[in-house]
Amino acid sequence: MPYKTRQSASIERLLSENRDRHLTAETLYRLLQDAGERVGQTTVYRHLEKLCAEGRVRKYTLGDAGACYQLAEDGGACRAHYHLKCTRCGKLIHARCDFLDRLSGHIFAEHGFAVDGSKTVLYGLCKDCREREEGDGCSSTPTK
Amino acid sequence: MPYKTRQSASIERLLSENRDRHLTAETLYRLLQDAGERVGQTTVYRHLEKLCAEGRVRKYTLGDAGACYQLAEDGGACRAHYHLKCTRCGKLIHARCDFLDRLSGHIFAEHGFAVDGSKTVLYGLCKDCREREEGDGCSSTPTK
DNA sequence: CTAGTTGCAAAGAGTTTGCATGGCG
DNA sequence: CGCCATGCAAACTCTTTGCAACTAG
Repeated sequence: MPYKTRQSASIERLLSENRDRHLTAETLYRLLQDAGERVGQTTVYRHLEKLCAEGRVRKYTLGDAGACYQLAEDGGACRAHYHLKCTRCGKLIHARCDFLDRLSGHIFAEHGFAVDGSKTVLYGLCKDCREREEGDGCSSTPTK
Repeated sequence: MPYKTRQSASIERLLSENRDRHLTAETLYRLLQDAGERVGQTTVYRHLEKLCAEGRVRKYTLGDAGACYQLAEDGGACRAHYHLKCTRCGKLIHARCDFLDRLSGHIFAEHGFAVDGSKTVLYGLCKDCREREEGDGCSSTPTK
């Protein structure tokens, strides 16, 4: 039976306060330090691992840096939308709209493939970076 | 101006011979050794990195183990559709249809984000693997 | 008191870098 | 011959593990 400790409470509190963000293990660790909570990073990793196993936290392993974690909404809020990650500035956008809502259903129905929104990230350039990229002669400029 | 070396030729040859598979850096390294090609793993990493930057190779960083690499189909062909990668069996599906065609345009128009189809992969379970997964009580079953 | 929890330090895995040597052009 | 490429080993980053001290129940 798991014990209720100061550390686990701190970690869950911070995860809860940042349920709208993706946190790396290190970021979470630093937030704890900044908040004056003394929690070792080993403990952070161990709790994240456990919470993932329980399904209460989702783990994103996108890109080259470390994995990101985020509290899983009960209703699967982050499953209901897509993540757009800018390959230039690293910004992560949570995109949500009807069109995207239907995307999973479409792929499932037409292609027999069950997209896992929690693992999927659409890469590209965000508006700001795209404007900066313009005129560099690179072929990545959309034809449209 | 890049030189043409025995090593780069070996690496590109193996990537080409395995264009239907996704290879980790280590697997590629071992394949080279097994083929009697003397190529250091540093060189493997450096070439993969360069090829990725050139867009000739696609890098998949899914999950906890090492990244996987795969030769990108020539030029714009793979930009015109989406890639569905099964997280279970590793199969890569090239999905193409009207709905997906409109996806990029939609995201561009509505979200100001220019998706790069050559870098984007939708992760999930293919039909075969999904049937195998069923009944494991996992919450990953799509609501729909 | 007992068993789960913590955290430092060390180990590990995957990847990158420093630097002297090698080889293409 | 000049410059890029190579490869060994060491450095690095992120994460996990060993183990003794700690603490909730």
